[in-house]
Amino acid sequence: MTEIIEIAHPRVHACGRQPGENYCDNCKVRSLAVCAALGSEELPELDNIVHHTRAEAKTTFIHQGETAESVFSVTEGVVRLYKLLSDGRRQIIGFAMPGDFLGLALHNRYGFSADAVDPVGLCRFDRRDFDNLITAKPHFLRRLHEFATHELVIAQEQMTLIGRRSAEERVAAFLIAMRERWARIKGPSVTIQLPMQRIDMADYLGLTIETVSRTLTKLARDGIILIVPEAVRVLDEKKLAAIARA
Amino acid sequence: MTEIIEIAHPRVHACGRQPGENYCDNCKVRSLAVCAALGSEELPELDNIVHHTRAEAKTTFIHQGETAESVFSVTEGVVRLYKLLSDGRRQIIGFAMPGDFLGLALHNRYGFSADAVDPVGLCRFDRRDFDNLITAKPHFLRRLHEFATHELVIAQEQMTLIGRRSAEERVAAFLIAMRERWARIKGPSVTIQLPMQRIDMADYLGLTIETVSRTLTKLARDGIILIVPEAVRVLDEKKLAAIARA
DNA sequence: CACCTGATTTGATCCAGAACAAGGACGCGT
DNA sequence: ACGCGTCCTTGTTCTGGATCAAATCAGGTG
Repeated sequence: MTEIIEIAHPRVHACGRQPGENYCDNCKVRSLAVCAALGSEELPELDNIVHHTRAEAKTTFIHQGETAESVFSVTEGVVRLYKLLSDGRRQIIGFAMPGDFLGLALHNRYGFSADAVDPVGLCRFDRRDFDNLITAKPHFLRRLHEFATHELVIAQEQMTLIGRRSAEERVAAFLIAMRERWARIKGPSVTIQLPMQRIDMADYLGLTIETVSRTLTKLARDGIILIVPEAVRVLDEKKLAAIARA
Repeated sequence: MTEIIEIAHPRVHACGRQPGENYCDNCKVRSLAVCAALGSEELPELDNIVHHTRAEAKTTFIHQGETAESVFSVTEGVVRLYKLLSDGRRQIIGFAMPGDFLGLALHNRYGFSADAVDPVGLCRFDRRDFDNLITAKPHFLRRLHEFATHELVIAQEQMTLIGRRSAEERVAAFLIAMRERWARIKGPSVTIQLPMQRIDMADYLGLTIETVSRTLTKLARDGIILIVPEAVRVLDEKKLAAIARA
């Protein structure tokens, strides 16, 4: 059922270094996200229980309702998290990008599904191991709690976006949010990468694919953005921010 | 600016007992919520830093954007939490009821406002004290983290409700959710107390007051509920659940 | 009681965005 | 190059819920 490809955790890294030492370039890239999220002091402990894995584009690696056996951290690529209604309606509850955790809720079952938008690199932790680590290292729990409450703040903002704002406001706010997220990962840029499809944006923003498309076209027509494949270029930062502003 | 009435924390309870001993009826009622949320073992520590307060109906005791100096726990009554847009549009992000915490996010500023729907009893904790307690008692942090992730799950469900479901589904789901919450607090009942106004339900569900009113009327016309002042009575549990079901 | 004020319901119209429909545009395999 | 499938855009129509407008109702209060 699971389409993810497990990569045996290298007890000794390809570069010859032991876990806990400075990482080789390849491993550093993979662990960067976790590192950034947790602070380097936890890395050695994490290193003992992490399993590096990948998920190819479009594969589902968390299934809503299934027993939550793993906690994930994204190191590369973009993941969409979503809830499905029985009749097929879908709500994307978030996009996870490098540095983000999935499955933080210490519940028995996953409350959402997750799949890879593009090829994704993941750190997988066994639930049990993760739980032990949390219990042993309160500092770690604290970080996790901060992360969870931040997620909560985001979720509350998204509620406001979906519940009370127009299609144009939603799209503009989404673009700006994506821009800021990429900026934290790879530095500022006027080009906003949008690896997900229109339908994903629609299901995230509580709109239809047609409305998303039309709204982007309108923003482009107004000279605010330029639509390019897999991305948009911001032409008029001020105007875009003005539309998105609460 | 703050309209809440601070009640000096009784070093010796009215009944003559010391803090940490079993509580007198009055105090027990007040502390019940915290107790239920955290487990009785933390009570003694909490007791040293808690300030019992009240907020009269309609008063605001958390202001979005202000420095977060307190953490609250509701012991009595209902609180609405909301975000305001600059043009006055409002999204209610949740209702807090006895046993619920407010201001968990360990952020500098409140991300929402909160006011009392009806007369509310609160336990207020100084941010600094609360923080110290968390640091000293990992078990306590763990409880809090569980609470926060549960909130996150609720928020994600609410996103789905607002983003992808019809007015009738939203109202039905709201009624069932309120029923379950009251059931945990005061036991099961076919009467669902709704102390908040129609406009609060509307702002919670991403609808207008008229749509909420019409939808309730329709449910009543269909013999599913009976509308009574400040509440609704459930007449056809099956049908209501069928509408609310995802 | 008569009056006022705020909440709720009900009615009539409107409109943003959904739904339906039809082309493009692009990539991929043959 | 051609056909095919997927995604995206654009055009048209439709509708659920918003908006505008009045009643109705429920508490106060003098």
